Amino acid sequence: MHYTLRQIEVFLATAHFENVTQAANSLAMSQSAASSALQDLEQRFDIQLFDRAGKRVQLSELGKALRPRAEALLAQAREFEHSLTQRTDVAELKVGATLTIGNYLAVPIMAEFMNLHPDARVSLTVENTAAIASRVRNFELDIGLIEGELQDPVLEVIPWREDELALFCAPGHPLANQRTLSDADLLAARWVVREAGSGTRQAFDRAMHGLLPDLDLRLNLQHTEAIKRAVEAGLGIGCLSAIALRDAFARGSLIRLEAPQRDWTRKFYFILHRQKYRSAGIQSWLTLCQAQER
Amino acid sequence: MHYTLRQIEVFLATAHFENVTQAANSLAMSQSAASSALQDLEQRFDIQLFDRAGKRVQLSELGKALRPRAEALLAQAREFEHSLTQRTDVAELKVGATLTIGNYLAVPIMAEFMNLHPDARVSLTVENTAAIASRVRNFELDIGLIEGELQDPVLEVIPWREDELALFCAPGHPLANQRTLSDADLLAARWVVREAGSGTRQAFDRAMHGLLPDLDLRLNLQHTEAIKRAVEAGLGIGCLSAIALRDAFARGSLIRLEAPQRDWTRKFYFILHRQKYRSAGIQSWLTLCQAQER
DNA sequence: CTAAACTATCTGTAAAACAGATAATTGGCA
DNA sequence: TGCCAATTATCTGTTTTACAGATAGTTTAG
Repeated sequence: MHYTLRQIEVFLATAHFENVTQAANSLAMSQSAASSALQDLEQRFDIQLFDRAGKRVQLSELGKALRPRAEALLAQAREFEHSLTQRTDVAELKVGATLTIGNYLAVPIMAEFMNLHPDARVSLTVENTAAIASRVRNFELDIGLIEGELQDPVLEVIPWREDELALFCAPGHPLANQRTLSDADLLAARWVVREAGSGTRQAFDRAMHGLLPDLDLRLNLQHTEAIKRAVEAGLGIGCLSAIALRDAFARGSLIRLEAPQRDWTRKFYFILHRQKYRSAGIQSWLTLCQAQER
Repeated sequence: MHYTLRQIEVFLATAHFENVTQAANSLAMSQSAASSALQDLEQRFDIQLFDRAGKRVQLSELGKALRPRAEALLAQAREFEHSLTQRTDVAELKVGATLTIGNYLAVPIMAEFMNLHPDARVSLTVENTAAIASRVRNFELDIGLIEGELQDPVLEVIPWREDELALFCAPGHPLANQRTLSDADLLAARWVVREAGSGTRQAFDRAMHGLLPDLDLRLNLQHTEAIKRAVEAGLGIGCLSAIALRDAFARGSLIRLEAPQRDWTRKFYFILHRQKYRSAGIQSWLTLCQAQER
């Protein structure tokens, strides 16, 4: 390798301040050192990162083009340093999950896992599918549990379990006695649904294919509990994962509706980094979840 | 930064060979230098990357856990060095496209672009959506033209133009006179389609939602031309982007079929790296494509 | 026109990277 | 079992690099 991470630091700091002195200061080094570090980098590759006019130092076109790549590189280098510094506890497991999975499926599995490994430390991050995929890709998470489909050459996507969306309304709702809904009913109803971009909403959109532009999506909410309460309050009919509704159905606080002409199934997936080392903790988690599935 | 890319090189080479001497050789340095580089790295962070037993050097658990991250880092560092070395020509534009787009839409735009910028060098890579997204993410491509939807926090996804899938058969096919197909016809037909994983197939699957498990997908082919020829030969009915079939329909070598009860539209998208510097070439390409759209 | 701010360069020093030699350990093989 | 070849860590000296401090030359602001 013909350059140093330090040189990249100097390059980026200088690009940021457009001022070598300040850049040097921010890196706790002398101005002369920063200056020569820059020049060294430029000479080595025979490139010009900055346009110099007297005391002004300004990013050149090439510098501008290179900067984002350098930022990305340095970010990864910092990440790596972090993982060097921080004792990467063998018994630490970082799990990421989407909202629905995190609230209704991940927690019991985590409980069981911690039962099995009493001294393991487990963390759960709840974010949307894209963010979780990105974190797994950057080694920030060990395992991701997601709803949406995903294609990424770096990620291994393992089908985990089937899920089913359920339609529901309040007990006092006109449709509560009817139970089975036609497409016409779906179009006539007022809806309370998850926000666009969420996995549940994606699945809803797919199930509603063809009707979508004409649906009366009255309320978009980010949380399942909020949707349940809105539906309970009679604001409309809702659509959520069946597992999020089991208790409410059993209790009778919400009434399940059917629309068998449409496909309400979807899949949940694990995602793992293909290259990442599968620690004992990761292995154990996977087998645990496979067992759960049955 | 408290470590060097060189140290990472030594770490990875040693991990690869499990032998310091060979690692040193492969990096054109002395064994002693490699040995102390390793020790330096280990001491700096007070970690143990290798288990040493006499003359044996073996990756420790921690080393195993760190290795993939280090590989990723070094790969990115090499990429960066490459972009430093290679005069990143301002007038160079690297475009990636999926098969359908690459063959039927990208080439005329590229032609127009090169007309506008006679001394620009343009390259076109044809790959599937996931691979193109990955390359854009790694700054290997300036622009990606893709079919499938995509969510990625690092990528900007810009809707580009609508596309439409078309059903078609050979002139002599029994359905050729009927023209309009019911769902029952779709189920009864033998199909020649693109392979699973391709954007066209994804769109096909979505359009066929509900019927999918019962369809007679007789032939899966990777290339549009192959599908056209297979359908011409009477092997079944096909489904491809309408733009890929325009000539064949005009010529009468293939007959278009309708199934208006299903939604055959889909969208094409640009993808760009959010952080990447938008060179004049990239800007120009984008405005060109926006113009094309009208 | 001057002062302040800034950069590049020169010089010397401390630190680091490296090669070569050497000693110690070990695994393989006779 | 005993010896040799292989391999690693360490020691030593040298070269290279990184850096600070000082300085000269520019430039901008006032």
